[in-house]
Amino acid sequence: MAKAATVYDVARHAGVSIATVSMAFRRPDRVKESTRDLVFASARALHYVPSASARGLADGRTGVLGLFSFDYFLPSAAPLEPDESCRDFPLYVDEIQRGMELACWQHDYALMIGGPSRAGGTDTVTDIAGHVDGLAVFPQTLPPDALERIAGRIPVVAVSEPPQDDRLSHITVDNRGGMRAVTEHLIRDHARRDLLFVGGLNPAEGRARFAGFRDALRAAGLRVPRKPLVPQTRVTPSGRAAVVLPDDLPMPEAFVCATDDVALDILEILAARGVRVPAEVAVTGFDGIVAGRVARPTLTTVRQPMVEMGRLVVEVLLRHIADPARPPEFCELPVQVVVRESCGC
Amino acid sequence: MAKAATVYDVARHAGVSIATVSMAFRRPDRVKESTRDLVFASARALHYVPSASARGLADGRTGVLGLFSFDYFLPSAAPLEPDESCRDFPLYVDEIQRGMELACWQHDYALMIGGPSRAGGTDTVTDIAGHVDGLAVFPQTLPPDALERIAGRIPVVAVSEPPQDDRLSHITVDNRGGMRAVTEHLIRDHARRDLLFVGGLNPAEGRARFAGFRDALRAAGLRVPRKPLVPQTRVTPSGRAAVVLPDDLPMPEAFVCATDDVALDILEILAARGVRVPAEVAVTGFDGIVAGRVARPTLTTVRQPMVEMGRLVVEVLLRHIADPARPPEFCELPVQVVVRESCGC
DNA sequence: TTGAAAGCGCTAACAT
DNA sequence: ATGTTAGCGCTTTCAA
Repeated sequence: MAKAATVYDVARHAGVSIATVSMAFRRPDRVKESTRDLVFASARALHYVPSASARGLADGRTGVLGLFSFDYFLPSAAPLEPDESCRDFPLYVDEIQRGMELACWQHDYALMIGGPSRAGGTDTVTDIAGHVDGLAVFPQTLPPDALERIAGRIPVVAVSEPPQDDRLSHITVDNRGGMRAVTEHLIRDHARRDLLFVGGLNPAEGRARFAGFRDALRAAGLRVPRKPLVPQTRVTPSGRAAVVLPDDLPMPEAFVCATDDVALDILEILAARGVRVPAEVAVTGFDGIVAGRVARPTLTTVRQPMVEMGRLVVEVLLRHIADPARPPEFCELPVQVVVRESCGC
Repeated sequence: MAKAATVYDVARHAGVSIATVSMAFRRPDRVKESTRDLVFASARALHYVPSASARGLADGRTGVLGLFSFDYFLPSAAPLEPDESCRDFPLYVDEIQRGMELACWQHDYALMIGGPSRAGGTDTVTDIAGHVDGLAVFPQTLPPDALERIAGRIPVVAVSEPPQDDRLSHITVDNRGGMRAVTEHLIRDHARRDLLFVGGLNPAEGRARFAGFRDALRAAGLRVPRKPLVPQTRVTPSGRAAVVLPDDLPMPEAFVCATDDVALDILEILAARGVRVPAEVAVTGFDGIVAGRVARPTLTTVRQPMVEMGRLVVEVLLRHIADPARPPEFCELPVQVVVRESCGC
């Protein structure tokens, strides 16, 4: 590979100054046509590819947005078997990512995706931040102070985390209302009264969902539990953390799960134990990932508008790039109960 | 947003030189511990995030790999309806992308994804090229001369295109052998003799697959067609190009499709016409995308190791980054016939 | 162990 | 319409 050509090479080859070369690319209309053609010809002849680093340095913007993602699988996990279903369907993060991709392209931005690398999250996210004009993160995965720091330099939006008193913009959905809605569906339309909420409270989303669950029980005059069932997990051969249920767990009339992932695991456990869903027990999820549509029985859930969220993330970022003084934004998007088989419908 | 802190700010705040700041980050072991702590403290205090542009300019590498992707949907397409299945399952490009993501993270690289933006492909791909240390492309979507140019600056690998006499590395699969194998399965195990190959020859992959189809027919002593059926397409409401079949098409005993996409469309058409698969006619695909597992009947196909390909892409790129003089590589990965319902099994 | 200084390739005033 | 030139923020010899 020959050493890469630079503006200087192109300028010399075309017999013009570097400013003209730069101008020819950036503002073609301000260069005489003949000169422009000359420049382009030289550029082509020399295989000139402008350095985005230099350009970014010079004009302070990169034209790239970033997403710090993560993976549900442990790094050392065995490769997936053919037809193994674990990671085949797009997950929550994948769909958000997809929305961002589409929106980025539409606005002539590129998307840079980073994830937990060997070095560890904090370094990596900082590294990505250095590359981009705006960054989206799933904050649960990162130390808040690192985010604050980055937010001091470029706009940052936190996905799926309720607004905090930080400098980040936040985009979430109506977790509480959505969970209340499915729960009420179970109570009202399926006459289930003994409901068990399964899932941790750790991401703030979990808390909101549990709150919605309690709202529904309270409104129905049912006993309101103080705590959810926080299930243990085991690591599957392919590296995923799967839910396990105590053997002696008394069967409720419905498992109301904090996420589709949990619900899907529970569906599997129940199938293995020969418990019929929804005949003996109903199961609901939350998120609306694709796998729930394919599960048997199909999973009743609350759908987040994930692709829309991804698009919105990009729009918020672009607004803040255009006007850095703009204060952080907080958006809460509506969700939608998706009634399928597992609730008894 | 306060103006971003730079090395200079950190240096001043810590009372050291910018060289020391830089060193503290890049080679911590070569800086006295007390100094280093001082620098880090200042950096944190000032919300310092190193500029990747400046770093990239200075040391000639960015730590980013690029992928120029594309989308099957037309830009102006209506938003997908809830539960509309078109783009819900990961497609070929998505799975390759996923493999690249994982491999990038593993090697402490970030992945930059670009796609056709309003500006048009060539500009965009050049732009991305300027940002990264190595680039992967689906070449069908891009003018070859743009790729040649880029390949003069950074390593480029073309995915799913047979080796050419260019400066690109190429990663493909055994399209011909794979197609021959499914076709033989149809002939040998299902006694189908009147087979119709559906799909264009345009990407070189299509040609190889058609060749494999012909191989199988020839070996079986059947009549070998000169041309495939190149179906017309229509644009669906959501913007996808879907195959259409002539109303008067005589039914073969099997549709051997060049891709899963085509096969899935045909499955749908046949269902609409009340033709039973596989009882009346068999259908096979090629690629092994997830949607084929979920279709009814489930789709017999030839699986490409897509995630593996993505990983391999990254490895090839890194090899060439490490040694720019290295000549282009050509890899052909094996494929695997995945027998499901649509062939009659 | 640390500092001074010379770039890296490009953009955008400003000058011509 | 085009050229001159001063940075942009960082890395990296080379000196001290």
